[in-house]
Amino acid sequence: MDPLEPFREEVRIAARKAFAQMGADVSFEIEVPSTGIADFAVPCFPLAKKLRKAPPILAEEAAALIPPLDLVSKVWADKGYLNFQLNDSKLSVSTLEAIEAMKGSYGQGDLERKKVLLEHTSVNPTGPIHVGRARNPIIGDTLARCMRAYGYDVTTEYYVNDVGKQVVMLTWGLENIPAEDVPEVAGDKLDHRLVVYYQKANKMMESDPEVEKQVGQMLRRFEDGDEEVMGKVRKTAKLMLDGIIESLLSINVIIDQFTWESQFIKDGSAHRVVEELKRSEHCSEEKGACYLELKPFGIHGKETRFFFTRADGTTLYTTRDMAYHLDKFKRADRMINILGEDQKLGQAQLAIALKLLGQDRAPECVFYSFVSLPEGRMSTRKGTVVYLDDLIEEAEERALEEVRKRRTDLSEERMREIAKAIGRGAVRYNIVRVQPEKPLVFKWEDALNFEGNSAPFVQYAHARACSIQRKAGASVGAYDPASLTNDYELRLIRVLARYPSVIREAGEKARIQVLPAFGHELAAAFNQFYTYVPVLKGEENREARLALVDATRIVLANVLNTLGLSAPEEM
RNA sequence: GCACACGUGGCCUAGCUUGGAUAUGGCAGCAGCCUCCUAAGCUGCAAGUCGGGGGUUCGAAUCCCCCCGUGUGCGCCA
Repeated sequence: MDPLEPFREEVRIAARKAFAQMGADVSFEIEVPSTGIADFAVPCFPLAKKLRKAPPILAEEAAALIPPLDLVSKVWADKGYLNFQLNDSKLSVSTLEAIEAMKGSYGQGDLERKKVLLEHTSVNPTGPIHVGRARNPIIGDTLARCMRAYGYDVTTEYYVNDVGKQVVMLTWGLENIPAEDVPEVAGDKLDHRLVVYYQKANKMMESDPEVEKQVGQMLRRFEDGDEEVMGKVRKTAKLMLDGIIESLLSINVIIDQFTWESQFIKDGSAHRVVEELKRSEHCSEEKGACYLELKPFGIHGKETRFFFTRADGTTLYTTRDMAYHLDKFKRADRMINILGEDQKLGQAQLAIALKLLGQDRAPECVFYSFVSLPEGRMSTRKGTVVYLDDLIEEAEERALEEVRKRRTDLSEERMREIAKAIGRGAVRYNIVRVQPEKPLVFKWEDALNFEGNSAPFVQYAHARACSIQRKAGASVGAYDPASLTNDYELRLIRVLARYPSVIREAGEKARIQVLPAFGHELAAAFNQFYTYVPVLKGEENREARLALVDATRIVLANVLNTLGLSAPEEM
């Protein structure tokens, strides 16, 4: 239920009629002017060519042809635009009614419940998740929430890489490196305790040929399907994964299911992919290794061949990824992958190969740029990383300091709870507010920003609304939405009315960055209202204003929830 | 070398898909606002060659071409 829809429809019909009378039966856009000069605007520029008149004149003519409307209070022409101002009280009624009726599901669109499989995170289980990688689960989980808010049936999935050199090396390290050769680690989180073995094994590989030989042998046994080695590797991967899952949970990211890469070797599906690709006319081989020549498909670079087997006939990562995607196709209507920008070529190759396998579908990808540190890029191997766990801890500590500054009346436990909500929220918010494809340089002061365009700003507005309601006591009685007539009230209502459009854009077009922007706008509009319009202390309109506070609280909570942030009732 | 992405006030960022009205916010800076629903707030000021140059168009931050800078990729790795 979109409260703006009837208004948009009336504007559309009125403009179409007017244009028809002028002899221009053309299609046109209905915009929301960025300048805030009107509620809706129809640019008359497209008519100019057909009618051979200047747009400002056409806009004047059209404005004169539009009769008084039911939902629109004012129609006027300005600089080639046909502008519409909506009827305030009708808009208030439509908006507040929609919110009170739908509550937590306000924003939902009406679409059939399509099944969406959204793969995100999927980081190698060789170390704790660091803030560079953390962009992935935060984008993925937020998109999943936006799509659910819009009405999709979303399942999130983590593809666990338990195959290959990296995990084998980690496993070798755990078995062969004595504890005293590895730096001491604070805390008892397993991923942090284990990663030092991975780093040490990496260093030893570089300098010691014997180590390289041993790891190589282990890898060979693994590829030959040695049950013992495969079991061990899977076990270490699982240990690491549990640590990663715990970290994700701390930023409120919950993954619905896990698919293990080794599965596609065991069940033979990766092999079936190989057999089928071999039949392709684009397939050739070099010393027994099979590849597809992808130059005709627009792949550029030093190497345009796409290998899908080794010389010994074993499968490669990408081959298994194809088997994985064929499996995904059976399970969902829409597939979305959240991936680092380093995966772009791989995904292009995957899409072509899937086509050659006779598939007419391909996953939709959201690529994000890497997060770097001011001094350069992060690497688990080199140990130049900021771990997500450390960032969360620091964020919560800083938040706790801030809470202590402001509140002396709360119990220690309550303060910690609030600090958790704020710290974790700030981390998520500061990542989703920027477009995925923009490069991000990690700076502590940005990541822990608690003012202005930040999670606490939105959460604070929510806490203020709750506070008013707590003090008001009894629930809202009878009220007349039409009595909300001052600028602050009307501005706030106009923002509330836009929420369903924002969810549509975020959920359907995967443009999640519009949601934090909307949250900030809504919180700002409410803060102004809060500053200038007394609710409890004002004698007039108490009930209607309380209803507006309630509606705002509901929408702020929806925004926060959809961003994966908690909505504290006090701060 | 080739391909893809990014470049918007000191810093971060919206707008680019679908060209249109004075380019959106925030941080930092300056000046104000707490006897009044939590000042993580509010108000005002200052700050911009939209990387550079061409082109298309009545009109370009937005589309096209060239160039510059940054990032990423071009493994019988995952």
